Parts: sequence; structure tokens; C-alpha cells
Amino acid sequence: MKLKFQSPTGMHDILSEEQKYFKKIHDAVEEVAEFYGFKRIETPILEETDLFSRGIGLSTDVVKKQMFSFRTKGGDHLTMRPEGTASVIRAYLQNGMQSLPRPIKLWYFGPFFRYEKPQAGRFRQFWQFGLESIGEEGAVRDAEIVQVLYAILKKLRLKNIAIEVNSIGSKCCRPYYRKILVNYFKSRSSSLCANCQRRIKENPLRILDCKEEKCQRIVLQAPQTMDHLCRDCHQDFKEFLEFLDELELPYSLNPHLVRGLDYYGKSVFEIFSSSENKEEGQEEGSPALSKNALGGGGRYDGLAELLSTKKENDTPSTGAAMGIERIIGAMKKDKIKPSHKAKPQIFLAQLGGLAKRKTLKLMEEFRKARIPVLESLGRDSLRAQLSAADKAGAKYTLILGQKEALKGRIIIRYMSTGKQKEVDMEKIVKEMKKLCK
RNA sequence: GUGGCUAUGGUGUAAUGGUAGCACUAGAAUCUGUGGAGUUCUCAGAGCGGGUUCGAGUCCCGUUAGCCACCCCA
Repeated sequence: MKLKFQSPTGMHDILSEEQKYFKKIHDAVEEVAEFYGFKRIETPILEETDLFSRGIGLSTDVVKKQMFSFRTKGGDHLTMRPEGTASVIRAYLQNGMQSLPRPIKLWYFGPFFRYEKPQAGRFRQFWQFGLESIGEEGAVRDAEIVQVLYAILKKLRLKNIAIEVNSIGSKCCRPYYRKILVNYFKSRSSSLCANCQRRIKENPLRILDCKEEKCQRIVLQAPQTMDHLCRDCHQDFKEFLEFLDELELPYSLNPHLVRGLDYYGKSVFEIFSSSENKEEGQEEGSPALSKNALGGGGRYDGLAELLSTKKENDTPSTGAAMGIERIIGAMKKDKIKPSHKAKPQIFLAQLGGLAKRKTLKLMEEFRKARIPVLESLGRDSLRAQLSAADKAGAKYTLILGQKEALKGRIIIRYMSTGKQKEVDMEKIVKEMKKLCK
């Protein structure tokens, strides 16, 4: 098929089938987040490039090679947002939310952009929702975020949700731990994959997350962050786990969990949906259980300060984000159908110019009465209209012909039996309201 | 950024290198005021560019896109 135009690589139209899933997820997020006191915020899709490069970290993949950046005619450097947290903190600072009672709890839902090679569950334009809880420290806020994410997934009836948690320490202990880790890896660098040998310098924490088998073996023996936390961070993490226990959340410790964005510190977590791999056709040796990251988050205490020119008060914050398309993927694997709206049961058919004019007006009356109706105003033959009504699965067809229009009457046709009756035009909306109950 | 697989109407598919066919969908007629079946008709196809060959949907190369894996992440 040759098309003159095609959507850009990794960017897709979201058609009505998919919209049902989006709506279902959006509604679940809205309901749960609002219940927990989060307020909706929507930030621009474009931001100054520096907001991300400073906020997310210059050495991260996201900033180094995944941003859609460009220069405006006026010379500004803008970037299509690759994630939400930096924007939300910018909005917090710009709108003087420092003067609001803490914590400031916000949620968002929208499209994000990363220049990557698309594959399963990974697109260049993708949708996320996120939660940010700004201005209060304490593990209870981290636990609350996890709880809200979990509640949303549960509301969507997802099964097999797993949460992995870790603490990567903060300013006070991470540098020290990093040094120990570097030493450890250096002494064994010959057994690491090429990638990880490079990482020793650039981002040693990420080695913990490497999937190469030989690296995994080294990582197993590596010093763990948890053993090198300062007292503060240790206490904080302990409390975090206690809250999770109390909430009876299905979490497990993953000492190798590190997040890809620089602003994280202390508690971090990721949420997975695992599902049995039972695709049609025989899969060649794929694992019986596939684990899919739906989202993740953690604490980012220093970000507000980093993004501000003034001296900010301490703004300890925590948050998380989840990928909509990935949740949809998990829903499909779990065979969860998005509830679809009841289909309209009424079809309006018309014959002749006068009737056509009246039909358009009649539609408006049905709309005001909140009764959905279908039509086929473009077709003139009654046969074609009835056929369309049938295909649409209408229960009743209202037939307004020239004769009826002149008399101020209209015909109700019961599609299953073929019986018809004529009623006054004025009473039709009321009548149908009764029938459709 | 690296690698693997794939590419035929709107959709799903078929054709030892030799006339691009089928099904569904859509539109219409049969029936100019009455749907569901039948019949008939219509719209509509090789991603793009090269090469091999008398001849390419089929083989080769390139390219683009899609899917998948690595990487990274949501």
C-alpha cells in the first residue's frame, strides 16, 4: 500500500477501540488520585531544553540521545517533554506553590516523547500518568504513592502485580557507596561485559541492573546499597517497608534496582505486571513468565532546589509515573475488556426534504434528553436506512416520512418484530425514554 | 545506536519465475415508503528504488516502514 503520508515513526493514531482503554485508565486514575487528595495539573508539552538536561541529568540516556529538541524562530531551545516530574516541579516553582500547605499533591495524564527505536510497549510518543507529592519528607509519602498506583491497577482488575523496592541512598551516603562499588567492579572489570566496563566510570549503579549473565554473576556478590546507607536513609527505608507491610502490598526487595533518572534518591520502586506467556502458536523457548515494567518512581528531594535560581526551602518530594500503553498491554494479556458504553438503541430514518429538516431538529431534542441516537441523514432511500439501522444493531427505528411530517406524527418501528406504531412528534422523546429504560 | 524477521485492495489471505485470485468489509441495484436471506454490479492491491531474467508479487541489493530482541526505559 502506498501512502502519501504516514504517521511519524513510533507515533500512532489512537482509534476508538484503543480510546476505550485510555478512558478506562484515565477514569481510574482520576478517581483514585482525587480520592487521595491529588489535584490535576497539565503542563505544556514543550519546555525549555535546559529544564530537562539539568533536571534529569546530563549523563542519562534520556537527555543524551532521546530528546526531541529544536530551536524556535525566536531562538529559544525547546524540547518535547520526555517525562513529567521536571515540568511539574517547574510549575510548582513558577506558580508560587511554595505558599500552599504541604504537601502539594498533583497528578497528570498526557503524552510524552522520546526519540527511541520503537518496539513492544515502547513508542516515540507514549502516554503516561504520574503523581507528585511535593514538599514533605517521610516514608509515608512514598508509601502513599505506591499505594495509589497499586489501587489504580487493582481498580483496573489487573492480576499479578509485583512491586520492587530499593533505597539508593541520598547525598549523604550515595557518593560513599558509589566509591565502594566502583572499587569492587574495577577489581573484576575483566569479567564484565564491554558495556559495563564503560559504565564503571559513567554510571556504576547501572551495572547492578545489567542483564548480561556474566555481569549478573559479579553483581550477585557486589556490595549492596542497603548495607551502606547512612542512618537517616536506613531509617527512612525501614519505615517505607513498614508502611508497605501495613498496606499489605506485594513488594519484594531488589537490591539492584536503580532508576534511570539522576534526580532520584532514597526510596525507589518499580511496578511490574507478570503474566504467563501463552500466546497463540508455539513460542520458541520464551520464559513461562514475562515481567513487564508498568511504571516506577521514587523520592527526589533535591530537584526543586536544582531547578530554582533562588535559595529554596527544602522541598523534599516523591512521585511516580506509569505508562498507559503498558497498562493496556497488561490488561489485554489479562483479557480485561474496557467497558464500553451502551450502544444507541434508536435510529432515526427520514424521507423527503421536510422530514430531513425535522430529523436534524429531533436529534437535538434527543441530545438534550441524553438519549443517544443514530442516523443516516446522507441516505435518502428508506431501504438503505433500515439496512443501516439493522447493521448498527438498533432496537427501534423512528421513521419520519413526508406524510408523517405534515401530520406532526412519527412511526416507531420495533426492529426485532417489525411491528410499527404511529405517535405524536411531541411525545416521541418521552415515549422513547420510557422504552429505552 | 546494534541485530533478527516481515511487507499483495480498507481488512485477512492465495498463487513451482509465466494472465494478481479468493473471502470479508464498504457502496449500489434487484425493491423510487420498510432491514436481516439470495442474486448481480461497483470501488479498491504488490511500500519505494535499483539489479538478474525473454519474463519478477516471487530471486538479489539498497531504502523506507512495521514487528521483535539488545540497549534503555514508561
